[in-house]
Amino acid sequence: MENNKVTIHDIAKELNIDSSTVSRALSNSDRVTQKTKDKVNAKAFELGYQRNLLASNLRNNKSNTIGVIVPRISRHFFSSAIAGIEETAYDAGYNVTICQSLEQFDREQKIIQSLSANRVDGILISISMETKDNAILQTFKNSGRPIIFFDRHIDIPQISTILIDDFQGGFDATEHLILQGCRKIAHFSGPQNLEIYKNRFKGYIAALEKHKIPLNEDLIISSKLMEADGIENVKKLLSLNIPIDGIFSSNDTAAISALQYLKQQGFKIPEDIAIVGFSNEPISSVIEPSLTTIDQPGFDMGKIATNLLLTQIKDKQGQTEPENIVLKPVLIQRNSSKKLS
Amino acid sequence: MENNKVTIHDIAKELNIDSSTVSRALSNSDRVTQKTKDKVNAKAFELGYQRNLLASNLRNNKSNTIGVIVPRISRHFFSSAIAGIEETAYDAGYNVTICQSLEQFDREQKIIQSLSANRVDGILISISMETKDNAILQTFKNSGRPIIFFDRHIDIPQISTILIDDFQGGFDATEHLILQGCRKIAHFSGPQNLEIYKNRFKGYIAALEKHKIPLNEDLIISSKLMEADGIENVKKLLSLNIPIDGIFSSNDTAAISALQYLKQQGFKIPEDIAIVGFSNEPISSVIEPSLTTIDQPGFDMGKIATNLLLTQIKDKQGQTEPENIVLKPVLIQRNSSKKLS
DNA sequence: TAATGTAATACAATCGATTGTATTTGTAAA
DNA sequence: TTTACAAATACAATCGATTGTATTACATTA
Repeated sequence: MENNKVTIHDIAKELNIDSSTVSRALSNSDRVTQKTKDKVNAKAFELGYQRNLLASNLRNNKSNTIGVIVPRISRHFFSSAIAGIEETAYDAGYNVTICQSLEQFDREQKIIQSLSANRVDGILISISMETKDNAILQTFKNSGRPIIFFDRHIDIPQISTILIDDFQGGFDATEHLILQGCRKIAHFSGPQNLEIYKNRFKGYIAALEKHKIPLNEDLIISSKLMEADGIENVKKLLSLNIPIDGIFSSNDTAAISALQYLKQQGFKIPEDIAIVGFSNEPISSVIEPSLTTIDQPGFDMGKIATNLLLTQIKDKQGQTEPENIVLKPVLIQRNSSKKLS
Repeated sequence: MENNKVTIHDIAKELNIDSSTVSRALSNSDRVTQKTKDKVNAKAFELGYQRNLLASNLRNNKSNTIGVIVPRISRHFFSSAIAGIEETAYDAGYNVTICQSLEQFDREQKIIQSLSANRVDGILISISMETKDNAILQTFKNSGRPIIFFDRHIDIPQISTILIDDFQGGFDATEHLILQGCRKIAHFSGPQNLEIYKNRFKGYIAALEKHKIPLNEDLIISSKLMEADGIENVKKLLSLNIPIDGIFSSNDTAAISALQYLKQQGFKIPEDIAIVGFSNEPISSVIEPSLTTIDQPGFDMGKIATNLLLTQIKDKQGQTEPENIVLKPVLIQRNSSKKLS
């Protein structure tokens, strides 16, 4: 069992040259002759040398790694975003460390600390539902390393964001229901510390206003939008004895569990109650009836966010003005809302 | 904009003590008085000190990090396994670096190299469909750091594995179809370099043999089991003009696309053709008819794999005998296969 | 041949934390 | 007060790679 602890010093010793020359040869510096480079490379291969990135990163004071924090890697939107992030980062020679907060604030805090201690060069984050405080992010930023919010964010002026137009998405979803003939439209909203849910909610209100439909506060329910919440929300609505004919849910998870529960209770979807979700999870096209929803371009968002982050990393002065990029959401019309042909 | 580059030397200078004392104070060594520890901790807090893990890990020659490589983080089975891995690793004070190979061999190679260069203490891997060669894994192992295969593996005697009993799963799935009355059962298999697909296939054969059903080679199709493959496979089967009445697919993805395509073509599921998948992806319980499948205990697998890895990491001698743990699969009966009540 | 210049390589400090060994400090016993 | 000993802290080397500066080797020109 050979022990792969070959260092540049071992190579240097074997060749009777200095380790600094080995280092320069390996990084193809023009201060070393081709002949020496060839010898070094051959010996390095022979010994199975592998550069110790811990040492290298320590010396260079950078890790060539960016940290990514999302609530849950299994969500389609986030895994698409990660795909875009990885593609862009790898092309630029950066590594990516993926972490999930599982929607827990304290776990998110620990992750940021750990990424920071491991000296990542920057962070891309979509915050958890519990996140209100931003002290740790601020500390990280103060250490001279950039952060970018994508999708889920809190309002911090100095930090760049890349979002979709949640107001527009909420508006489109709601107006679509109205155009299908719905008049009593319920709304499932999420934690109000997250801008995305606030904005989807505002879109919902704006659509009602535009079509002169009175707002009924009872039809608006905030929750964490988990599977169980969709069912709970429906139960609450049914207990009100208000004959609702449409639901706009701020995510697909709650929309789908609501849809299943309503079907189970004998409601016809979309005839009795039309439903629109948000995010276009793959499951939404498979469920019957298929779920109308808002598509978020996760992959593109990941790519854009990464490019932005890499720009800020390369800009050593930290002088870049924060950017705020907004992408267009797209309404995907499926069967859960088709009242009219 | 303060610059968070506080080191133990800064603390030492401010307190007029040596950096070694600071280091020992911070790690609560009993070679330092409580009074000094208090002073150090207070100053560390005041300056916003954060231990540089690059330096610490370099010195200690370990990263306190384990690497996890899966084909795709968005697959439910893998994200469940990751949840189990993270829980166990965090409890033991280890960090986790998650990587996805996207089923590409060269990408997997690069990931292993990168993890190795970053000096992870061990690797948990579920290999890609393309992986045949194991030279890099061998090199990593030779560097004295353990590797454990979970679920997808190649046969290497010195490496521990944690798997489910794929033979049993394949057998149960197939026998279930037989007991429902199927006699012409097709099988969607995966790349034969992966033991899991070989073993599911063997289980299929064994079930047919037990029930004295002749094996028809034409009904066995190997593919990468992607969404498109499920449809392709069905088209091939239909073109044979053999009236099949059952399909056992080695994963849910192909089973689901096959199911959808067959429905679309006017077949009744399960009356005309019963279908059983493998993995119990969440989507399989939502599709109509819901998909009978084999559940793999991903979370438990992740926990067990991690415990095994941590044991081997702590065993500095590398003398632990490789273990091979096999978990029981569970048949989840749903509507896609219910011919009899 | 000696002077000059440059290409190639060696030396040594550094990144930040850790740890074995040496030194200082303080207290108790003689 | 001196000796002895232990407790507390300082010194210095180390992990492996990088890089500014110093030195050597060699070739060119006067």
